[in-house]
Amino acid sequence: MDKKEITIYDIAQEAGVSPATVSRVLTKNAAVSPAKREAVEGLIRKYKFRPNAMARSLSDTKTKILGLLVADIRNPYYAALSVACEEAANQQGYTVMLCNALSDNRLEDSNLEKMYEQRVDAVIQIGCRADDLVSDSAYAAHVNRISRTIPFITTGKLDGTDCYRLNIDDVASMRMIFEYLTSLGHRRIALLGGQKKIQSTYDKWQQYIYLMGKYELTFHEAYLQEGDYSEKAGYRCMLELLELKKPPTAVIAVNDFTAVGALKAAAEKGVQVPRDISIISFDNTFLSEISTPKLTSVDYNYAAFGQRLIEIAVKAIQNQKIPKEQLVTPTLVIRDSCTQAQER
Amino acid sequence: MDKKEITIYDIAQEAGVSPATVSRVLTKNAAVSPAKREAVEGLIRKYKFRPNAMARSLSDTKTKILGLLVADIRNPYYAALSVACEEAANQQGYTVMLCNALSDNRLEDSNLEKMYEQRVDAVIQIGCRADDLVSDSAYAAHVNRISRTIPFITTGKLDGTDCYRLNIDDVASMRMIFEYLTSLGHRRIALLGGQKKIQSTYDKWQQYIYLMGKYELTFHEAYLQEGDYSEKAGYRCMLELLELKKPPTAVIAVNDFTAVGALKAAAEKGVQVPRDISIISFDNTFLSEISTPKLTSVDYNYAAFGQRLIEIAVKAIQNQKIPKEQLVTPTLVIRDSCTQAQER
DNA sequence: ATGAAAGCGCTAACAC
DNA sequence: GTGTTAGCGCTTTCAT
Repeated sequence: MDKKEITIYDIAQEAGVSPATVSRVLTKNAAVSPAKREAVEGLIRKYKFRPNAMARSLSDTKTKILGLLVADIRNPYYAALSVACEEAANQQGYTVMLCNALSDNRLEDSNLEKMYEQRVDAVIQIGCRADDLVSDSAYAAHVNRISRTIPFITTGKLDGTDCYRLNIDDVASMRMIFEYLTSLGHRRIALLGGQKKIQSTYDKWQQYIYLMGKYELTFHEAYLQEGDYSEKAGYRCMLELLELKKPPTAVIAVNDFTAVGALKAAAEKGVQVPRDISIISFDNTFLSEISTPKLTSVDYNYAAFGQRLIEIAVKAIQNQKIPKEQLVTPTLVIRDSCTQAQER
Repeated sequence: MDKKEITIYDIAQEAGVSPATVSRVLTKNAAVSPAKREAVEGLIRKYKFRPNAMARSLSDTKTKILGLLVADIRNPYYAALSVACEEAANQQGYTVMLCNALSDNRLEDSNLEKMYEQRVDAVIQIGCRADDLVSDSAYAAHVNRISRTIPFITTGKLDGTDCYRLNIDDVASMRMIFEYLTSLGHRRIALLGGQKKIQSTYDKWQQYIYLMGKYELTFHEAYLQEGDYSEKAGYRCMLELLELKKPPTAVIAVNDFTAVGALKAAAEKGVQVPRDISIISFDNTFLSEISTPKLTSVDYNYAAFGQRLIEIAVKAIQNQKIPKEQLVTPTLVIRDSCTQAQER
């Protein structure tokens, strides 16, 4: 717990070279004669020397750290995407600094400050206030202040700001779902959970209504059950749906949590899924896989999603020209929660 | 995306004071006359100046960063504990640097290196190789090399190393479970999932066997179903148990995932939980809350657990004297998955 | 209370 | 190729 840190000066001295030479073998940015290189490398191994990242960053003004601000890592969706980002970042030689917003605006702000103090090379924001349909202007200002200095990437909306956006194509998801459900003969389709004030949910609602029309299905106000994103909300909304005189034959849950809640409500009411009612969800987290029955769910290919996020960040850091807005195309993973519509 | 960074020199100049004075108002480590302090603070606000954390760390050799190495943040147990740590760390003025080991030893090692390069003030390790019953000696050496310089805290075993341990009291958990189950009249109790090579599981097994004796229950080899920690394993092991001529009336699942798998197996076999068989689990993650039925589970009070971890780290950093080994006492959260044993 | 100056450990011109 | 030197932005003696 003491033992002073070894530096490039120590290495240089013992190797009989200058600190610059040691630095050169460390960064590989310049040629060094094989003899000296080996001498230095030997000592590095001998002392298990690791350069001080602080000093390095201070000197070259690049930290090789990417700030990752997520809503709540305890949510499997964010966890999946975060890990994907961490892996992709590692591959590109970057480290991730992960912070949770936890629905606390002050925390979110202070974490943003922290990232800035840490001089991260870019910040990637997933979830949090960036998802709001109407962006808080004070927040937008905060983001803009940061995005003037470093690239800012979001999976949300954040309008009024100058940042890169990589959004899930919710419209395409909904289209896919309708194609699938109608192909199974469903005509009474409900949409469960989510809040209109969240951009992605808003888009889903719009598209849901549009598609109901397009497929000539009769739109029922009661089939649109607003809730939040929790299992509890899914449970509650599903009960409402089941109590309707004409309950839907298929329900689209806004995420896996609400789908699990819906499953619980159905089980309690003696309604079998998928025999009596089909359920389909968004996100395809591990919950889809472990629920009973397993959920048919919209997947975003987290590995690729994370990679693209990191790729945008890295290119932006390098000042490469990249589009400000991009989409990730979802995919439908078919499991056991949907089946042919039954006449009832 | 350009705009040069503002520094304490800029602030000092405009305020007509020396950089040292600006530093003093920043750190609050020394007295500054009210007039100058206000002038400086005004400019800090005006420019929204944030000191460069790299420079600061370089200078005072404290980064105020805690390295958090976890097995896999996608696992709700680790997610819960990590968030608790992050919150506690924030409260103490520390930032957390979170890395996943992902069951990849090379990744784990390189993440440890990364933390060292980043000169974190301490590393806290949760899960990963630290959990192994018999610690890998090369790994122990690696840890020791680090723990000579900075405090190392683990929730695992890691013997042969000099680090602080905060372990869950698995023996107490098991005792609690037995008290509860036997009070419900259960005498045929199985233990499902987990691998003996993992310390905490090994301890659970030992205690299980001991308690079977103590309560004068007949120990059945087949009631000890080794598996891993996945839902799949829980499912498979539960099927085995249900096929026994004398199946258990209660099963203790090693964690929530295996319990969920067991639930699924039971449902499939038409065995009702808890009417026909009781299930109890460890970890009390959100899965216990959303499963059907809700699981009775052993809880660790994540908030307090995380706080203690951080507290140990912080005290160790300050060279305060603290015990090398401590325990966290679990608690039983009773929900709907256990009931009175039925004669069958 | 305040300023000057040294130094934290490294990188990157700049000479040779 | 290699060494010398000047920072990177901050904190902290040490004087005053």
